[in-house]
Amino acid sequence: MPKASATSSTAPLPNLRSSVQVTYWFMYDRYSPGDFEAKWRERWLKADLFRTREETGRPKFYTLDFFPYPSGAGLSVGHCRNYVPTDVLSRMKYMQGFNVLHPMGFDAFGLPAENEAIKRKSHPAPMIEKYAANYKRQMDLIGCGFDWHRSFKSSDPSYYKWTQWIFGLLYERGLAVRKLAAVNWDPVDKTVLADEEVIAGRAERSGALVEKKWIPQWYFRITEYAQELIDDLDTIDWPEGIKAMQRNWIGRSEGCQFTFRVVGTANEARIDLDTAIEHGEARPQSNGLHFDVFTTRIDTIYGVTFCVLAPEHGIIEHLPITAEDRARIKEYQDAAKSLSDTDRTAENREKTGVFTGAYAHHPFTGERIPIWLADYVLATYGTGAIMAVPGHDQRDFDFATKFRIPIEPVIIGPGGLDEIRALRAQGKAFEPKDGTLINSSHYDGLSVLEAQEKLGIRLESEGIGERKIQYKLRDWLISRQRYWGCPIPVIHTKDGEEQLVPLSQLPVELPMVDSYEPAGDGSSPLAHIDEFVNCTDLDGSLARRETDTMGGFACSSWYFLRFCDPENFEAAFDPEKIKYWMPVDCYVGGAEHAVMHLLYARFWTKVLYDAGVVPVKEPFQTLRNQGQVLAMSPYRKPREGEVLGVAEDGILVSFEEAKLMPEADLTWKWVRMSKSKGNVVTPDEAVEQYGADALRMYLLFVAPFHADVQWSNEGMQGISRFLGRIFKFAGEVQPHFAENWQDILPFEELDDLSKRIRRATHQTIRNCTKDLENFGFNTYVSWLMKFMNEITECLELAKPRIANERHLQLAMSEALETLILLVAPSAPHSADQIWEDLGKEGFTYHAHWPTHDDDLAAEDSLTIAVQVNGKLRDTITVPANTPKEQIEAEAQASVKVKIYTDGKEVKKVITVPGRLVNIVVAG
RNA sequence: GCCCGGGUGGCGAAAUGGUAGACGCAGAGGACUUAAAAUCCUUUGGUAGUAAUACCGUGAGGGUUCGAGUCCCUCCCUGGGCACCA
Repeated sequence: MPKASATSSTAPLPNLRSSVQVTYWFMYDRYSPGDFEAKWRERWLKADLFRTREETGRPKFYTLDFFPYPSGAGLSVGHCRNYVPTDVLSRMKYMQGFNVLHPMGFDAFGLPAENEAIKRKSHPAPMIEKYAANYKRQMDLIGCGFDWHRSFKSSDPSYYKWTQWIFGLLYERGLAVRKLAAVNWDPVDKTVLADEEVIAGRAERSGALVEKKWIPQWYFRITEYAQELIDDLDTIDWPEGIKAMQRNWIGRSEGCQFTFRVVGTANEARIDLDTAIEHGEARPQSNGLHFDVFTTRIDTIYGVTFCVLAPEHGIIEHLPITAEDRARIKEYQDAAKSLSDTDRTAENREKTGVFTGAYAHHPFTGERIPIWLADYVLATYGTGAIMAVPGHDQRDFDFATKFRIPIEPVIIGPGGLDEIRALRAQGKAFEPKDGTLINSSHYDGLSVLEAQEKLGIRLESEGIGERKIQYKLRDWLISRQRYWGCPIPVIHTKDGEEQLVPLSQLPVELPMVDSYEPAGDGSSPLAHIDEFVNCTDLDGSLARRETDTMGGFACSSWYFLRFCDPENFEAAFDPEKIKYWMPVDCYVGGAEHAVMHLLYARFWTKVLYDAGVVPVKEPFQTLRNQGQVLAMSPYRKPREGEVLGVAEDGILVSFEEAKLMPEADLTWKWVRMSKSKGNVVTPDEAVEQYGADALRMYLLFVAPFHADVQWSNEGMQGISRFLGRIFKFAGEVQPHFAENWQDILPFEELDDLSKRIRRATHQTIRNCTKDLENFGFNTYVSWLMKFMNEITECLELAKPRIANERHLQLAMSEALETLILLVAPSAPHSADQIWEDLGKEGFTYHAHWPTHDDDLAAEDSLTIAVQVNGKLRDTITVPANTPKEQIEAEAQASVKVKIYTDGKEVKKVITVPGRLVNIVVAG
């Protein structure tokens, strides 16, 4: 760390009014943040600078960062790319006169902490405590102004008491229910695994083949809110990409659901329904078995040549089929059972399936349609059964091709049947969004849309089915068979009834234990702990406590509400405080939470709104996503016998392993920083070398906010140099600094240089403010740099006269003070240091954000581009208020322009005010 | 396969349909210094030219326009997300 030649803390205060000295008392010979940054952080802490204020007369501004999970690897520069911009924005908003709420807490529950605790045989709570404390230290180190009075961890009983209360609220509204679900089961460890712990169908730890096990699980019925969750996206200011992802995730589709009746055995006679109806006959009876299908393409119903049931479909065991068929089916079902969802849904996988031996009755043609089983149809989506139209659906096409099932085209496009044949030769189905129906009885010739309309009506009028809206969205599985989570506040009475634990008995606290060994039957480690499990029900009878805990997404679905009133022991929050602070004005985090967290938080807010507990339907008015910070990680080629996962082309190795391997065997890839990748760069080192302010500004400047960054420390040097120049500039202006420049600067009497200084000042205020408000952090920094370049040049020009010329002193004082305040949000330590060195009282945080004057910012001359036929040929400079006609005349008079226009007919002249003149000539 | 982003100098990038490359990094040359560091100044898209200047240039190809990095169509490459979702 370079040493400063002098520092303000040791130098005596000069007499500001009389000092015109050659050596500047607070000028460093190089930028030396180590000498003052820590001092300012202590002062901010002592002054309780960032405590949230709720003063009347100031509008509110609520800035929020995604709730971080405190990892043992520490805060990475990737996190900083989230927190620094929001800190900058919060600081500016405060200076602009807002009451700012900018809190920080920790999403402490979760799998990594529990697994680490098991490995180390120590409780996760103190471990998380330590990690969170380190995060806080690092956030303080980079100068983030969080209000730590409002901080909490989701694992604090005082917090999760209310998470449990909200669970109860959902339960009472019928939105928390228990139903059977398949979980990943490790038969060796006898434990339930998270998806993340299953690698290519095997348990990450034990290596055992993962099985499916059906156990009762708690769900939140988010599907009840599917439509609202789509509709209200229109009311919020989020990136369109994120909105689109949510819409797709919820996946509304309009279509028809209708019934296929199962028609006995292969010998049963064909019945033509169309004929039957024409003769006024009732629909023929079947054996009473039926199943429903959903389709968005009812227009293709005449192209149905088979049906497919998911292997788990409930009707299968009742099908009227032979024992032989049943044996084949059983075999296929078993095979499907052993497959993980990943395997079953793998790309380009060859279709598998088995014919059941049973047939369904086509509701319109009366034809017998063979019923197949195939695992590409999932029991969990829709009705678990489909009508297959191999002519117009690629998956059905692949299946039909493999099993030699007829493929019938029922829609043609402009290319007619030839187009379809050509595609078929390439193994492709014709999947048109629009077209004309053929082979479809009296619907032939209709367009897709017309047919959908008519066929939908027909289904309904004949009582076969209905038009229906279907969503892809599934209910939210909340149960975890894990220790380190928020306990679900339910007890099971000896009669098998569920009872909600009343508020008076909340929180249901996690017991402190030493062992988290799995229970062996798929239930949580909590099931081992008698004093937790044994309890009494509301009548005082012996009962058993629910031992599942909630997944972490529950805890992060309402923390933004708690921040509004974190110390409330009587309630989750005071509605008045929520009314004041909500919604969050600016929510910032990575795009990786586009769907899950952001959808769940919206869902809880809507439920709380419907319960009359919060006054907003949407929690986050504005959302912005910062780009990822990438770092290098080493990958090696797979060894013999090793299988790579889908879309992987190498195997991650640790940095230690990589050192021992020849470079040729390694591939270095830019990947997201994470503990598991071992490539986390913490801010500590950068702060040590360049200081917190330089790191902050570099993070803002390095790339546009939303863009990914490949991390390197190069470039921080440039920011460090820039901050040094500000100090130097301030040191040179300081002897001429006029505290009262605002009152007495005579605008009209300015000379050209003073005008130039003031113009640059006011343009910079305008540009910086606008860019900060629009998340243009990188251009905000470049405006500051440009301003610095301009006023440094002005200062050089002013040097011979500034000691004697008042207007120059005043203009330069305004420029300096403005510079400090504009820099303050991003480089607060440096700004406060210079502020103090100038003899100013207090902190820049308490100063007012500068506002600009349009008249002062206006240029008095303009550079106009002159084009001939759209090609730049000259530029001319004219006074700002030159009339259009005169600009055009001057443009045409230009010698350079005449070369291209002489002797040619001017067809028209296009003038863009303040920008350019384009002369269009013939030939 | 589907969905959402990106492709601009050696590098990070800027640019309400209006002078492409602002601002910075890195490089080159210079000043200061015994020297180095630091700092400051000059310079840097490509090609041709001593120069003025000309031509070419924003992944490729078309289109709209007086004018396209920006809008439209087709394609290529690339990052991220996903539940083969009917």
